[in-house]
Amino acid sequence: MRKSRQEAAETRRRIVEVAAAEFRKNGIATTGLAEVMAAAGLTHGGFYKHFASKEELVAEACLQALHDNVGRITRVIDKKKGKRALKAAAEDYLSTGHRDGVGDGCLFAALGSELANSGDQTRGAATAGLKQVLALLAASDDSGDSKTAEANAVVMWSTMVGALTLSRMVSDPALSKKILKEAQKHLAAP
Amino acid sequence: MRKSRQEAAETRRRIVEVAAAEFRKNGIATTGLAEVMAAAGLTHGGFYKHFASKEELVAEACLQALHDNVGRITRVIDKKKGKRALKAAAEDYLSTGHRDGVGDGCLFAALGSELANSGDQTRGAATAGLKQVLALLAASDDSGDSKTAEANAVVMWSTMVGALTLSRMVSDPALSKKILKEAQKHLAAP
DNA sequence: TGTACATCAGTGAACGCGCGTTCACTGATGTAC
DNA sequence: TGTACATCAGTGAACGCGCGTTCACTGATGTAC
Repeated sequence: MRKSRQEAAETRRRIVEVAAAEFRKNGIATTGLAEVMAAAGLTHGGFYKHFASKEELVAEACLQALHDNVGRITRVIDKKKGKRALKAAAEDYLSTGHRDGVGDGCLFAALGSELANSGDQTRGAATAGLKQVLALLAASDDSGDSKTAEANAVVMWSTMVGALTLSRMVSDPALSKKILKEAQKHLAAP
Repeated sequence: MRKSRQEAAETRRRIVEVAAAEFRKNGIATTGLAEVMAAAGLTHGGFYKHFASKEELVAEACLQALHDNVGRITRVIDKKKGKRALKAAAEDYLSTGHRDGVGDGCLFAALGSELANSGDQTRGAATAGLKQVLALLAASDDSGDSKTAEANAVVMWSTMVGALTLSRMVSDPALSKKILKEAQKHLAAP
């Protein structure tokens, strides 16, 4: 039954990847380890050959999600320059595709309230990830000095996270779409 | 052991009130019924004399929380007029007091991600509550026509919910405060 | 108004269930000679 | 290079525990006469 070291490492990587998606889709507390392991094509018993506890997996999965989030923003931003890059980032973030793709979407919007009650390691990872995102957005803002660029980034990101969270919460499809659209319009304006 | 109808109604009301606070503080999935009942000064066995299921309590507790949220905003707004009322609402919402008082604070910020995965009744209540809040904010916006007032309300509320959520998630106190302050400044500007 | 009976809010023990975690076991992989 | 042994990734059963829910019971309240 033993797998080679390379296979084991690949298994571990797959568990983290699958967990990052499942946690975002269903919430951390409501996602069982057996569910994660099954989604990775394994039985639950082997979990502790890779992780010391569920909490350790949570922290790693969040780190992974944040890494992917930063990657996505970077990719979108790098295609344009200055304000147009920020507009593109907002349009991608506030798309219906992102709203409906929680599993590989923004960690903050998917687990915002749950992260606030998480352990130190997870919250630390979230904080570091947020700083990265803010730095990315501020770097693309060439309209003023770096202090105001930072301030603008904080406000812009708050608006984006809030709008996406609300658009997912609401059961009225028209209102959901309106939230995304109005936030998009607002962030596209000077 | 039997209590009078009046006492029983009061007990039920207290359970909903306590649940509304506990759910916001600890999350819905992570809060047990025994915990809620104990906080209401009761044993868990009597729960089903008042509610058919946990889900029913969740829906009622959210309704209660939303009612209180709308009340708080109304109270703050009614002291001022127009843009100054909106500024006051944002200042109250984005205060450190609100950030640290999750238990009787905004339901959307406290349970945003969990509400998105909740049952129809709860999501319906959240949607109705959101519409009330947006109507309140739009009614205080006398700077343009009602269409743009509505649009402004959506964006303003998204920024507020996002900023509060992020400020609670972050483990760096300076960043947490900065998020609130920058969002406040932004919403106070024309 | 007083009495007899039905009701039912609240208690505390118990239920089945799924959770995170542990463990004995398997057998292919890695290591030592 | 080949052989013997140690390692350990993955399995599947089992653990204790807390959860939502049910239930028999109590005794004060409500109702009917």
